Amino acid sequence: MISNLQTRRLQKYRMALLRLKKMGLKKTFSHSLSDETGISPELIRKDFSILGIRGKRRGGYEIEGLLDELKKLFGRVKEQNVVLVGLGNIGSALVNYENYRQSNMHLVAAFDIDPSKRQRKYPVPVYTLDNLREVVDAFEVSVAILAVPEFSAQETANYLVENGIRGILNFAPVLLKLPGHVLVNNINVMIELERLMFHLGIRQNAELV
Amino acid sequence: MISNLQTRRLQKYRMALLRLKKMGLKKTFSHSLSDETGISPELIRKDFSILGIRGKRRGGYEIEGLLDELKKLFGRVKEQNVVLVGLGNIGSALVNYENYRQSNMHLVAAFDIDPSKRQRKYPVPVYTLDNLREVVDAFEVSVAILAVPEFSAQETANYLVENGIRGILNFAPVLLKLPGHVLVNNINVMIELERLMFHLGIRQNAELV
DNA sequence: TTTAATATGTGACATACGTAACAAAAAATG
DNA sequence: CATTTTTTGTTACGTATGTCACATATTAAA
Repeated sequence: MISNLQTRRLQKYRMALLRLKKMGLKKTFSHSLSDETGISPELIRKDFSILGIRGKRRGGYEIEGLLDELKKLFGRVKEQNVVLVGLGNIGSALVNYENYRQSNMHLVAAFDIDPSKRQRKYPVPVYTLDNLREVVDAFEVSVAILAVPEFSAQETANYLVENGIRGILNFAPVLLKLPGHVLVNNINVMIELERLMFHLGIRQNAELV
Repeated sequence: MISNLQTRRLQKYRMALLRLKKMGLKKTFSHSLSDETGISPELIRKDFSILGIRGKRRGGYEIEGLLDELKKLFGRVKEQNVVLVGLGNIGSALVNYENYRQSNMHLVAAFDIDPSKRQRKYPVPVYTLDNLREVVDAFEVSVAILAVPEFSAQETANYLVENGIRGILNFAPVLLKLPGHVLVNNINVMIELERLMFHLGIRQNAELV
């Protein structure tokens, strides 16, 4: 099995490889990828080895071949449809985000309770949550981006799950409590900033001051 | 030492505790926190134990006390100033974000190359990057949120580091290559969506189809 | 064609991490 | 006041994760 930690590393390799490819390179080495990603060359080789990806004993790895293998894991061949719920500050930013296609994803619809949001021009159709089930069924959506205010996040998340959503990318700054089969990935700016400061050693707390 | 994984757990505890507190509870148990966070009760007790936090053998833990201890680690007593670079879609959303204060952080300024951005009404002053050093020095800023387009991310990040920034919360979908002493935390919506789908088993790749 | 150089692939090892088991303390009960 | 119940605190253990060392393949050079 492929662990969460390993998955994250593989994603990092992919980003690094895309960068190297853009620079015009055709092949690379565990050593170079280590430079790019900060991951040790041995671990990189081991990761590739586990996936059955093989390089040449002196010639390194083919970038294109590596990307193909990783694409088999992450980049879906069939486009995956996702929906966005909540068109506040963050939601509006995400609806105009342009990198979906690059990852073979497609934002098919957005939802908001505020009817005025439906008037404005967005690059995807905007509905109320009443239409969720319909969209989920029609576009075979299993993942939603949740960008509603904190106070309604749990309630909305429940509703999403009731209507067939199995994965949630949660931007609301709360811990969602959902059935075990539902996967939640949290993106919380404050939490990230805090951890950044924590590891920088910025801890002017009561005792130290 | 306190590891990255443990740090993430502690942050999760804090979120859960805030929720329980809001519900009016005064004390809690490793078992209840496990319910909230999905982390095993044994590990929760161990984490607390390592931090020197002690409960009562049958009465559980005081929520307020726990939060105080965690605040000593994460919630800085002295407000920490951060800056935001890039006022595109995501940057504009983050400048209007309201949770900074809650984490004892303060967004002191935003930066953008586009002069028209400086005309619009934002809740913080907007400068060009020429003024960065000035702001960094005046407000003792060490962490920046980077929300510029992909093509200028690396260049901008370099500039930030040259001007005293030691930690970057990077929203640009690229792997930044920076000196070892600089800490980078990436937030990449596509990467998160991909991992979510990966773990959901959504892998309609060439072989399987 | 031999030798040297370089980079992979992998098995052994060390460390980190989380789980399980259980003793000790505190509260509730009879 | 003794006993039972509950929940913590900690030690021992097993698994996962990453590093180290080195044999092996490939290319370049002499």
